Amino acid sequence: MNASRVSPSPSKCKVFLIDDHPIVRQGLALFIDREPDLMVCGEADGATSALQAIRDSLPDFVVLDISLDGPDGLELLKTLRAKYPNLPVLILSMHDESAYAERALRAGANGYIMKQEATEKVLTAIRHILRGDVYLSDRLTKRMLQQFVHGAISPRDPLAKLSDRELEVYRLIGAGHGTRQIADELHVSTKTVESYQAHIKEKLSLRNARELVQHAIESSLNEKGA
Amino acid sequence: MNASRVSPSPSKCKVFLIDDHPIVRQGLALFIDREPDLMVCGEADGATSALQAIRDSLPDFVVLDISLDGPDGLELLKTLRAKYPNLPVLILSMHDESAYAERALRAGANGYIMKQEATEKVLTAIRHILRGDVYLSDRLTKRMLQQFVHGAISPRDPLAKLSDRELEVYRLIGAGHGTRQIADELHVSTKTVESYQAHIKEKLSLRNARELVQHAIESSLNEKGA
DNA sequence: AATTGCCATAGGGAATTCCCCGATGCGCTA
DNA sequence: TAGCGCATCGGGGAATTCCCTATGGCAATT
Repeated sequence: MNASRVSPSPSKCKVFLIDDHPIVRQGLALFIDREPDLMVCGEADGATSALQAIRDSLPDFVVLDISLDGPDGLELLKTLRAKYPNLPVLILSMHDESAYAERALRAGANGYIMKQEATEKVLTAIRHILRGDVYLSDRLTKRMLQQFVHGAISPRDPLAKLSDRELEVYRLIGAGHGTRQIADELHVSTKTVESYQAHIKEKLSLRNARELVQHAIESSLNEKGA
Repeated sequence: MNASRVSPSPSKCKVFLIDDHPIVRQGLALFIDREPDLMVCGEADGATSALQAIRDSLPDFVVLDISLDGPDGLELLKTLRAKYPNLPVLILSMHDESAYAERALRAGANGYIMKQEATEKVLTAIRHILRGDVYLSDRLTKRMLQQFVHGAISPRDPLAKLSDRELEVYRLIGAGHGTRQIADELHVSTKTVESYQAHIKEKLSLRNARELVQHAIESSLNEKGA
C-alpha cells in the first residue's frame, strides 16, 4: 500500500484509510486528496498492516471500513482506541444495521457512515469529528434514539444478543468459511472459534453446526435485499 | 446522478457506472477518468435511474455492481442484455464469487471481478472485454471450463449432472440435515452418503463440505423465491 | 461376448470438526 | 467485593470430512 506520502504542508489533516477493497480505498483517496485541508497519508487493507503503517505515519484521522470481509474490523477499532485514545476514527460500513453501528460507537468510534451515502458526507463527517462532534446519519441517529427510548434492545434482531466477537464469527460462517479458516483470519486458536460457535448456537437456539451454517448463510443472503 | 458529462473526444470509450455506493462510484470514476482511452459518461445508483441514463448517454461499456439493493443487480443485467445485446458489461462484486458469478455469466455478463482485487484489474478487465474477451479470475475460469467440458452444452442446470441419489442427498443437505441423519433417512451407511457428497462436490467443482452446504442451501432458497 | 463406464454401495485411515466439559483473566456493575 | 459476561484457550471422545480404493450391477459400446 502507498504509505509513503508524507505531508509537506503542516496545516493539512493527515487521513489514514483502512478498507479491504482497493477500489474503494483508492477512490476515496483521490477524493480526499482534492480537499485543501485534507490529505491521505497512507492506506491499508487489513488490521496488521494498518497498525504498522499508522505507527509510522502518525495520522490525525482514521477512516475504517468495518465490513465483514475485513475480519478484524471491530477488533482493530478497539486496538486503535487503546493505543491512540485521541485518534479520531470514522467507521465506514455497507450495513445500516444498527447492531453494527451500536457496537462501533460503544467501541469508541467517533462516527459511523454508510457507503450508500453521498461521498460529500464523508468529508462532512470528517470535519464534524475533527471539531469534536460525533457524526451519525439522521436515520441512524433516529433509530438509535428509538432504541434508547424503548429501553432494551429491539428483540427483532436476535443477532443483537451476540457479542462482537461472536458476530464476527457468525458472519464469516455465513460467508462460507470453515472453522480453521476463521481461526486463521481472526488470529486465534480453533478452540476459541469453536467456543464462539457454541455460544452462538446457544444464543440463537440452534441444534448443531449444520443449522448454524444454514442460519448464517440465510441471514447473509437476506441482508442484500434488506 | 451525474449523467451530464458528454464526450467531446470521439476516441475515448464511454463507461457507465452503476453502484449503489456513491463512494465507490465516484472513486472509480476519478480513477477511470485518468486513463487516456477511457472516460466515465455517467453514473447511477439503481436499476431504474441506470436504464434512463444509459438510454440518454449511450455508453460503450457498463460496470455494474451486482449487489445493488434488492435483487435488482441480476435483473438489471438481464434487461441490459435484452435491450443492448452488444453492450459489454463488467460485473463488480464484493462477494466471494460462489453463487453470483455463475448466475451473472449465464445472464450474459462479459466479466466478473471482485472489489477485493487491485484497482488496476478493473482497467485490465475493461480492456480485455473491449477486445472481445471475457474476463474472469483464474479460479472461476477453471470452474466454468470444467463445467463446460464435463457437462455438454447445458450448464444451465449443473444439478442435472447429478444422479438421482446424489440429488436426493444434495437436497437434504440444503435442508440442513447432517450426514448421519441423511444416512438414516435413506437407509444406507454414512459412508455411502459420504461418497455421494464427494461425487457431488466433484461434479459441482466445490472444494469442501462447507461450500457444498453453502451451495445446497442457496439453491434451496432460490427455489422458494423463484 | 468382452470392454468400458457410470452408479450405488462401502471400507480404511488420517485429519478435522463437533460437542460438552472446564479454566483463566479481564472489565463492568450491583 | 462478589458476581457476571466476555475473550481466550485446553481436554477428550464422538462425529464428520477427506482421500483412496473396491465391489457388484447394469447399460451402452466395441
